[in-house]
Amino acid sequence: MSVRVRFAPSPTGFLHIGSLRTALYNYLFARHHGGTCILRIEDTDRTRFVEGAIEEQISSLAWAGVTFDEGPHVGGNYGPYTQSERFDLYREYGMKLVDNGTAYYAFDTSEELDAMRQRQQAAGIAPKYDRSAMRNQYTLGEDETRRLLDEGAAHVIRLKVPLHQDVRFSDVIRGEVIVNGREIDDQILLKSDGFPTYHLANVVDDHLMEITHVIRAEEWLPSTPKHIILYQAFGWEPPTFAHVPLLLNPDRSKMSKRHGDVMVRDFARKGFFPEALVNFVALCGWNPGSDNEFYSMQDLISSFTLERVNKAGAVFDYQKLNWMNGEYLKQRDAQDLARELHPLLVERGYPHIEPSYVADVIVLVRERVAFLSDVVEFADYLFGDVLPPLSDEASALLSGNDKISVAIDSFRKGLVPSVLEDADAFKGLAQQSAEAAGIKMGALLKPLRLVLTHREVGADLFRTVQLLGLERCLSRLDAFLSPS
RNA sequence: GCACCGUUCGUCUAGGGGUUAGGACACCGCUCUUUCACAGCGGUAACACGGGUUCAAUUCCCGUACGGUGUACCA
Repeated sequence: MSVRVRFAPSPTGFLHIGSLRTALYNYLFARHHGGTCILRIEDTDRTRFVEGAIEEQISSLAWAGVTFDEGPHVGGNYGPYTQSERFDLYREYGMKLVDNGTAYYAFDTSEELDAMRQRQQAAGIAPKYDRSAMRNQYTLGEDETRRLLDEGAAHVIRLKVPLHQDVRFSDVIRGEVIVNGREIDDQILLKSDGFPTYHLANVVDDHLMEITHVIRAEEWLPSTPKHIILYQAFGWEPPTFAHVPLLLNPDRSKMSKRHGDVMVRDFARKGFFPEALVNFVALCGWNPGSDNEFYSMQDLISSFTLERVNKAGAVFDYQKLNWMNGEYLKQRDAQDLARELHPLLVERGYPHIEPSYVADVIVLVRERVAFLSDVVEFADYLFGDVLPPLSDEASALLSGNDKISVAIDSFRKGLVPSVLEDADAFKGLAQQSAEAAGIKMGALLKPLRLVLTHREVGADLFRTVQLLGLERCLSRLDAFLSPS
């Protein structure tokens, strides 16, 4: 039987980085096995629906390289893939359970339920629907239930959990899990508004869509026994479960904002390469057992297995992600990067942005930064002609010693095209100019860098001068030597 | 509270009955260097605790501690 997996987000907001990883694992598993990866939208909670969320999540996923074979945006033979469009189906299946005695009607108001929980809490027992004391099909009797239903009384349908039976299932990542039936709540399956809860919709859809492996976050582990009971109630074979560990904040709680970005689009906006983010996130909780840290999507697909997913949650290390992004910045093709950077340079209004020139600049400075956009900040003096004002310390350094002006003047006079051709010639000129002014070469280079770039740190000075070209160098030197 | 899940350097992890417990990020030092960085070299740093089983346990088992998740007419 061929593998079919699904990623099933709720359209309640932007795509979370943890969701990206869950989606990625589903995707990798499907591709690894030549199976099918499905996107299903779980929008059964109308109150939390956010306009545009579905589109945003799909595009974030696509940005990261996670695509689907079936889904609301691409179609497929198991649709519709949006639960709100499958409304009637859930009621139909819910009623089958009522008919076969594995689910029942309940009429309690939320106030009554709150009161029940308060009583239980006060008595020190676990909050759980009290089937024998609340207002439901069993306590009210068939006639009264019928009457209330005919009257149109608000009601829900609850799962009748077998009380004296252990529920067990085998999780690919966690092994055998056994839960006593008396611990499991009589979960609501159909809400009073007629919509299904996650539990019902999820099980029905996974079955109808012939999902073979449910790969989802660990937070679902505690409710999996309910799902197992549902499969049993329907007489269906449950899929294989794999609960992946959570992504964590530095304090080890479930990853959330407050500690940093958590939305995929935030990472995209910050300038992370999708390849770097995917690489990094894949390795949070999974490892193929090698020391290699770098994996393309293809590499991940060929080496991914659920068995090698870790059990423990992983703290999300932003610092290491930055490092990884920098590594991708160094490896990427400079021409491509120049193309990617182009819009930003245009936006800034820089004059020197000819693609092959930009590529040269990128090659020169990318060792020193982690983001492509940092190149703009780091090398603004290579793209623009208007330099930011010198710092006070820099001005003091340049004006504090006449010898520096003498040396720079000497350097300017010696700056001819051939010097730009040859690193040794450049060095020789600097040496000569320094000696002429009676200072060491090292004492000249820093002022020279300041005059040419208005920066104290930067890339190799010869290469910088070379990229600047004779004309720009001369005009910057002149601006220093004879300020207008 | 109850249920479930988890626990190897600060972090991500490899490993697995007998190892100098390996790698990466971060951090520190050295080298290179006109600066910063890169690179290279080196360093600090971990098997939560207690019992078993065993000739031998970080590795298997059981407890404990700690942490996380869940406990909704949310997913």
